[in-house]
Amino acid sequence: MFLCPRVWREMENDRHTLPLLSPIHSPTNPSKTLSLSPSLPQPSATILDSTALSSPAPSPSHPLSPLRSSGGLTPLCLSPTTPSDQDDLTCLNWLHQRNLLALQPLPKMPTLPQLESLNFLPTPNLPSSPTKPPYSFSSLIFMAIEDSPDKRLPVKGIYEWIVNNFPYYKTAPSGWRNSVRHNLSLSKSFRRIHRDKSQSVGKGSLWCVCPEYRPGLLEVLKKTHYCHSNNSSLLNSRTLLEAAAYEQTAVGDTAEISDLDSNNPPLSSNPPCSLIPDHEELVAIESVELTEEAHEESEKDPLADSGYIEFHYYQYQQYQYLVLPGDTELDLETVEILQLDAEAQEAAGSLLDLAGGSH
DNA sequence: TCGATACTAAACACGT
DNA sequence: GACGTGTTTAGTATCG
Repeated sequence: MFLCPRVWREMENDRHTLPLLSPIHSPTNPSKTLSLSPSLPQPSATILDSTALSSPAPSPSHPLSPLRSSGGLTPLCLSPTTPSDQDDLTCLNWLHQRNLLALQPLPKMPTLPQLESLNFLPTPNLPSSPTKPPYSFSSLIFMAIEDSPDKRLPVKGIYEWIVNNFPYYKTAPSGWRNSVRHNLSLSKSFRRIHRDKSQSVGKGSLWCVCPEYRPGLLEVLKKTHYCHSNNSSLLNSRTLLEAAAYEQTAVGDTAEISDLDSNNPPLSSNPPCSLIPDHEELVAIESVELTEEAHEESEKDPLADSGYIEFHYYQYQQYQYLVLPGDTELDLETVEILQLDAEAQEAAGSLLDLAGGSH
């Protein structure tokens, strides 16, 4: 079972110099359960730029680093936010922070590893030369696009992302680029977006992930990760979870996204889709409806059958809240691990460890 | 064995 | 014309 954050906030501040979220209190009553109100600041996510990812790895004794997990490390990052980091819930920095890209079990997972070192962290057991990642090109493209701020990338951007994150492709024969283009064209999971001519720079179009295919892509990613990692705790990675969260949100907009722009007729067999709505917009909509539709949503939750526990995370002023299923909202200092299964307890424990809370 | 899926290579068209 | 991009086809490999 995975702990699945519907809304997970990411902070661009240096996590390693944080006061570790402590103290974290409810604005009113630390132990009081609250209901998420639309009047409260709504959760949002952050796009971490590369500088944010260059923070040094925390020491093993750092509360943000060693995560309580029997199966391995499950770094879940909680840290204060700044207004500027409330940009994007869908950022896949989880891929890096949770080391999804690195399939080998990591002795100590840096919270914010540098992109280029992610795939080949200097672990003694690894060969010096990069090995081909087990991910399919579809997965690579998916991750690349999801990791982009606007959730759309030109082909060149996809190339760059892959090269930056999988050094294997730095030295690999260039045929893989053909495979990327082949996948983009052939796969229904990806849609071409017309570039605005007025701001068109460079060749080609932008590519995005079709939300209706996002669950499938995510599932493939999960399976790949499952098959290639003997450290199941890595699957607690916020990256996957966040993608799942975004998936839930985005799926609801399938119809809208499927509506082709009448001004931009389809191209060939792979028509460009209209742009994905800003995720903040989606989040806002979702959040407003959260309270009313909590139960209903859980019923139609595409992840409901997948063993996920959905939780929401948001920040109000200096306080950070974890909203558990059923709108039971707890602040991170007083939250207790409930009767969850072992893995969920691990994840929740990791969360609390990261939050610096005690339980 | 068979089908599905993915990878690779190649060719071609088109735009910059 | 070179190069990048996008599409299509074909062959091969892997896996369940």
